[in-house]
Amino acid sequence: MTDSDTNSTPERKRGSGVKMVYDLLRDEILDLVLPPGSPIDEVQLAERFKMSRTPIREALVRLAGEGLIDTLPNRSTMVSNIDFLNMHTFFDALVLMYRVTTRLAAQYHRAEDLQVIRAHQADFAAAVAAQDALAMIATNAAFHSAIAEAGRNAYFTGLFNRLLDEGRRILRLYYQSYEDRLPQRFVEEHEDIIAVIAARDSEAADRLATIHAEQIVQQIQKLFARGGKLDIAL
Amino acid sequence: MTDSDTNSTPERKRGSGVKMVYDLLRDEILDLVLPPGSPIDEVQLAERFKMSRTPIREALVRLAGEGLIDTLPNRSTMVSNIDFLNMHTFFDALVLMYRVTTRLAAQYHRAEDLQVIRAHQADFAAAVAAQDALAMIATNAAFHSAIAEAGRNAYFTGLFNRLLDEGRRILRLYYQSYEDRLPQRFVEEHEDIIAVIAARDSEAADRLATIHAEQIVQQIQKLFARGGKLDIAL
DNA sequence: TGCATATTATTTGTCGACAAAAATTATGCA
DNA sequence: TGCATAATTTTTGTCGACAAATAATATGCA
Repeated sequence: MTDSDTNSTPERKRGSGVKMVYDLLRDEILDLVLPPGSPIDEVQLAERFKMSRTPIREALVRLAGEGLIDTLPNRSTMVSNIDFLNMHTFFDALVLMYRVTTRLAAQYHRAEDLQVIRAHQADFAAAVAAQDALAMIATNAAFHSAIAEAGRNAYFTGLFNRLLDEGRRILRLYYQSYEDRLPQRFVEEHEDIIAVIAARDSEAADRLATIHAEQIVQQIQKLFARGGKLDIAL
Repeated sequence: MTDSDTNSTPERKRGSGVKMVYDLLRDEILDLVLPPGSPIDEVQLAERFKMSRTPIREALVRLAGEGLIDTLPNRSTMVSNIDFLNMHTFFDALVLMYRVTTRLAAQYHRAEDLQVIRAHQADFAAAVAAQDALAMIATNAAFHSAIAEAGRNAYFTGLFNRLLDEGRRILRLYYQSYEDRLPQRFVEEHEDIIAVIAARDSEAADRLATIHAEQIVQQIQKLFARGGKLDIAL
């Protein structure tokens, strides 16, 4: 607390403040360090990062644009809630994006994409071997995000990444420090998915992605004990 | 230029400035009043709306979040370009969202949704009858957006509305004041789509939406004279 | 005491100003 | 003249301060 010297200490590049605050708040929200409903105090953040409220507010506007925080006009702003009532809409969107992005990856991927995908798969396998649930969530998301990138459709990757973020938040609710046996099966399924992508087999990619996605959904739904799966038999 | 009186003239509610600027800029971008590549000058906007740069910048941050403008750090900001090279990714996403939202509308719509949908269809029919191409684009988008809302999946409606916005921008390039005969067919197809939604026939909804969407895509693609339709035979 | 109103305090939205970064123009030297 | 460097202008990012809006607290009256 002893602010010893009075010289101006910028110590920070010009446009980097907003990105720093945005990235950190985003991580804290997705990791549930800031659980849903947590109040966001501009002044507090400003003195925490030793900058004025202006860049803080810009970061908050961005987060609000992605739906990660809710802003009441002239009132408080807080971390957005997870909508458990409409969870099925999340699952529907997630399954469909799993399918579409994997299918497109099989169609449009390049050689270098496969290397990236395999690297993420190695990370995921390592996380499973280490029984590190938090790392599993992160590396699994990175794996599927890389597949989506290989599909080269910015509209789908955009939605998919948002869904994976939201899924990260949901999964954190349950796998705080939890060991599980199921993931070994996921590792094998990932290998199969890589194989059909490499073989450019769109139909098989769609099929495997569907099974894979619905398994994940079912695993989460077991936690919620909710029925009513929506059958988008496309 | 003669700043006659010095009394403070707020004349405007506290949080309304950003929304006003955001809405107006958004419309001007989508209507191509501000064509792709147009420079956005904060100071100019500030004096145009008689407010400081702060609310202007907040509106710009939001628009950048939606990809409608591109911001170079410490450099200029301009209206984002339309990516003609990857136009097929737009079509893929558009067709899929047409299908999914129409299917979900058949499944989850309520009685009051149909009234809204039919009202938009009436507007569309009126625009076609009046040969008003610009109104056709707007009312057609509103019609399908209403269907998406009836499907009650915020993730899909979010992406779909963004796609419809982008489509509005693309179509404006060609239908500046253009008369066309095709739309009459669209009116009939819309009626058919309403019927199968009302009948809660998901499969038929999917089928009609696919045909409808691919027709629109083909019509646009004729203008581009590009081949290579991606077959997402789901 | 209980409730309505008034006062104070906190927080948000906006402003004008300044400084850093880049673009533009001017200057010097070969 | 041609080009590199320096000075100037323009534009953006950040800051501290103020005012509106709301929340919290205090006061008055039955």
